[in-house]
Amino acid sequence: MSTESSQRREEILAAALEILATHGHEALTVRRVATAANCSTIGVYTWFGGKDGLVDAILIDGFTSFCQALHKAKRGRGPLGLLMGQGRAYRAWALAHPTSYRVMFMNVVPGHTPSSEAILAGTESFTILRDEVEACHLRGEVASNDLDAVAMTVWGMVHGLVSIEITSAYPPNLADQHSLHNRSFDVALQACGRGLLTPDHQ
Amino acid sequence: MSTESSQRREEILAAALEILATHGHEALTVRRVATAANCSTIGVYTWFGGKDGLVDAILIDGFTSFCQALHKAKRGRGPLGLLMGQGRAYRAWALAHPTSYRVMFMNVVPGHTPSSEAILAGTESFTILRDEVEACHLRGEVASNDLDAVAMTVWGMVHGLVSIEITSAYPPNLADQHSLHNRSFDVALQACGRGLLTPDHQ
DNA sequence: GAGCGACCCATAACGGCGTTATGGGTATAA
DNA sequence: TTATACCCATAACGCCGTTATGGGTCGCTC
Repeated sequence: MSTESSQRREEILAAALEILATHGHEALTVRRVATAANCSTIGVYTWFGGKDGLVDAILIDGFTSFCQALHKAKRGRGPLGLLMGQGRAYRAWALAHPTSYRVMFMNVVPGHTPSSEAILAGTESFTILRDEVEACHLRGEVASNDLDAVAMTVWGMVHGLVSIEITSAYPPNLADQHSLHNRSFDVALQACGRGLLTPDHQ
Repeated sequence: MSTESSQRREEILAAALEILATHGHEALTVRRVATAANCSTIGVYTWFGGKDGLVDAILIDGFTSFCQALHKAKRGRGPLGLLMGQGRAYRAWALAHPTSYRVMFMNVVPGHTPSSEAILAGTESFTILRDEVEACHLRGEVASNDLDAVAMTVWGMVHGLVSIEITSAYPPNLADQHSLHNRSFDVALQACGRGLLTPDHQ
């Protein structure tokens, strides 16, 4: 096995990503990935050590794309502007890659626990958020001094709404769920922002 | 099959709930449940129609307990007091029943889609929240007129933080995660509440 | 009491899953 | 030419959810 990525490895990973994107995590079986990549199941073991390693590679790939999206976020208006923009970029990425989001943030692959490398990749996305909270704090926009808690607040809010939107099991029978989720995200982001601001910036 | 619940049915459901609580959803296999209930796998099919039906029964049982907890929530201080109390009761129930919460709100059982009856039970918990938002609105405490969006905001916030806390994969290596989650929940609930209030009640 | 259905359930099997033991190729180096 | 890695296909193992088969056990009818 060469140290640089083998072509075979890339083919298997690409096949896995396509199956995940088009058929969801439940179709992500070793046999199916191997068939799609024109090799036997053993290829997944040769290049990824098994299904866990394959999912780790998917996680790292996903977090790389996700972090890029956060870095490209456009600043919103007013105080906490970039933070709010990152919140919108977060949701936009998740809605564009719902099956990846479920694997990355909702632990939907049975029996999988992310490797330390995958966890590191995931931590970077939190760091982006955490750094922006710190920047807002330095500008005197954030009331609380507990910056970890503030970052978790923003993350929790965004993640909660996005995961509900993606799962979309509850609440049922509401006309135009899409519109509701759009409105809810606006209301939530605005309320969260206002609630975190210092009195000076209200 | 009698119309009233059979004793055998109750035994199987109890065995399933215990396995779920003590070993998590990944241990929730038909064979294991049947063995714990002293019957063969066919019992699960006789009384629940299969694994899906068993999980539906678990969902209904869980939502019943969850709704009771929300109804018993203690009112917090100030405007939105009961709403904030329900938020705390929500988290308390989730932390006390994390494996059930994952099945109910995070769709972790592979291949399972809740029955209409289970969805109805889940909807009731959202209705409790929605009704309290409406009560707050009638008291003039809520700024927005989009009450569905306000209810989703509160639910999203609480669900997001709780699901992160239960999953607890990210962020890693932070000293005393428990303390962080406690602080984050306080900061978040306070910010969310303040952000939703009318200017009169600030 | 005899015969008959309806119902509950155990055994054993099927196909699919992740994983692995076995062994056959192939390519590079001595 | 031989040795030594490395890559990979076949076939199997033990799980999983599910089901076909058939054996019991009631209660009802004649």
